Amino acid sequence: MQIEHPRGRALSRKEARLQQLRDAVAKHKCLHVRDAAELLDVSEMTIRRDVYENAEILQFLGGHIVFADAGLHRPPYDLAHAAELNEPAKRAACAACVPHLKSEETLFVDCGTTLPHLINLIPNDMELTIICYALNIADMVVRKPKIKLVMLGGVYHAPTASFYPAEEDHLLGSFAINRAYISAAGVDRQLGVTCTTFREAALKRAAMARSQEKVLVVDKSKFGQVKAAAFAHLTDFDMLVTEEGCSFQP
Amino acid sequence: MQIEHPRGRALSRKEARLQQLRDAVAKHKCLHVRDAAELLDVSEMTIRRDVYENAEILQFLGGHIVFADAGLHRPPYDLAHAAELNEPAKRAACAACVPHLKSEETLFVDCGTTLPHLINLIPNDMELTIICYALNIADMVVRKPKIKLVMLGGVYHAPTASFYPAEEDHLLGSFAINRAYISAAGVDRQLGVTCTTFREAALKRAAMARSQEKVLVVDKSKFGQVKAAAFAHLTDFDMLVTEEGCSFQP
DNA sequence: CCAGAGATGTGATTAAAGTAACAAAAAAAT
DNA sequence: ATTTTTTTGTTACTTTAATCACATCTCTGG
Repeated sequence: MQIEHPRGRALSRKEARLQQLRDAVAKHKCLHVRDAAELLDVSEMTIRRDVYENAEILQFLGGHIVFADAGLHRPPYDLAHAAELNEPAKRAACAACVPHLKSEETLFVDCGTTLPHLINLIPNDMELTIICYALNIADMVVRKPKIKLVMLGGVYHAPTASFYPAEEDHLLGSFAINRAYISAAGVDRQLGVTCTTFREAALKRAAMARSQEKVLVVDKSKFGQVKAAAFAHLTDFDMLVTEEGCSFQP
Repeated sequence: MQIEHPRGRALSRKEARLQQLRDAVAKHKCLHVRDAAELLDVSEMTIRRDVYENAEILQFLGGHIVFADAGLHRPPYDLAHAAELNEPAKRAACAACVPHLKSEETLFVDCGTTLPHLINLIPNDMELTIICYALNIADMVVRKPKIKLVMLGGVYHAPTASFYPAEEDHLLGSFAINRAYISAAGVDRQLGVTCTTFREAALKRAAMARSQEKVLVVDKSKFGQVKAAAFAHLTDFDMLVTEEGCSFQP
C-alpha cells in the first residue's frame, strides 16, 4: 500500500476536515466532540476516528478535544521542571512581598522560578511599571492589565528563559527603579549571593545599581548554597524575604 | 456567617491540600482525579469538592483536572480573538514560505497573527537565528530547540503584543539579516503596504533596511485595505506570499 | 470534655464517554 | 459501468465519570 499525497488538486474531504478541526481547537483551546461533530457536520464517531488517527496532534480529554502536547510534555522553558521544587515556599516568599507594593512605582523583576509568583499575586487593579528580562516573567506580566511592561531584549538563554543584551554596561542607564526584586540560586554568609551564570550576575548588578531599594527574594533552601557567579553581599540588600516573611537589614 | 482567614498559624488541612493540588496541576498540566486522590491521600470525592469550590482556578475535563482558564477565556494578548480571522489562509501563506527556508540563516520575523504559523511550521531540526520584537512570536520560537532567538526589547504594546524600543534609529545596526518576513494590515496598489501603528511601521522599515531579502506575507483579505501607517511599497519586497503561493517581483 | 458545624468517606445511582461490529455510502481503480 | 477499497454512520454495548444521600470523622469553641 502506498499513500498518495495530493499536490495541486483540492484536499480530500478528510484532510480538509482535519484542518478545520485543528483550527477550531486552536481557537477554542478545547472543543467538545458533540460541538465538533456539529461544526464539521459529521458524526461524533468520525470526529473520534480523526482524532485517533492524528494522535500526535490532537487528543481526547473526557469528551473534549485538546492539543496533544497539552497534557504530556511542554518544553517551553528549561525551567519547567525546576519550577516544581519548593513551589509553596517560593509562593509564600512572594506573598510576603505583596504588602510592600505601592501603586505608581517602577519595579525591576529578576528571572528564575520564584518571582513569577509575585507577578501572579499582584492585584489586578494596581498600576505599576515592571522592567524585566525573562520570558516567563513577561508572560505573566502581560496578563495584568494595569501594568506597564518594559522588556530588556537580547539573545535568548534557555536555561534561565532570559534575554541577555550584547552589552550590559549602560543598558539600564535610562531607567530609574524604585525597587528591584532579585532572586538567587545561593545565599552564603561568607561568599555572598550567587547565581549560575555570569551574564545573569552582570544584569542583576546593573539593576541593583539603578534601584532605590534592593529586595532579595529566596526560599530558605537557598541558604548555604553556593553557585559560580557571585553578584552581591547580603548587606547590599535592604530587605530579605523568604517563606517565613520579611527581614529588614540594619 | 463569617470566614476567618488563618494568619500566622499553619494552614488548615483543606487549604494546604488545595495548594498542593494547584502545584500538581501546574506541574502536570492535567491531572486525573484518581491520581490526585492518591497523591493527596484523600478520596476522589474530596478532590472533586475541592475543585468545585475553586471553580475559578481549577476545572474538570472528563476526569482530569486542568486550570480553569484553559478552555474559557485567555486574555494574554489582545490579539487572541483577531487571530481567529482567516486562520487557514494565514497558515497556508506561511506554509508557502517554508520551502524557501535555509539552515544557518538569520531571519527577521514581524509581529501580528500571521507569522506565528510560520514559526510553528519550521522543522524542529532546522538551525536558524530569528530576530523578533513580538511576544507571541518569541513564545513560539522558544519551543524550537535549534533556533537562536534574539528579542528586541522595549515598552510593551498590548494591541500588537510587541515591544517598541525607545529609539528605533540604529537599533538593528548590529544585525545583518538574510531575510525579513514582514506582515501587514493593508496592501494597496496606490498607497502601498500599511499597518496600524507608527511605531510598528518604523520598526518594519528598520528591519527591511538591514535585510538582504524582504518577503511580505499576507492573506488576500488584506488586499485593498488601507491603514494609517504606510511603511513600504509593494515593489520594495522581493517576494509576496499569500495563501495562493509565492510570487516573485520582477 | 462535649456539642455542633464543617469536612471527608462510602456505596448506590445516573449520566456520559469510549468501543466495537456491522451496514451504508462515497471514492478510487479497473 | 462495476468492482474494490476507503470512509462514514448507526446501533448496541462497556467502561468511566459525575452526582447524591447518608454515615463517619475531625476540628473548634464553650
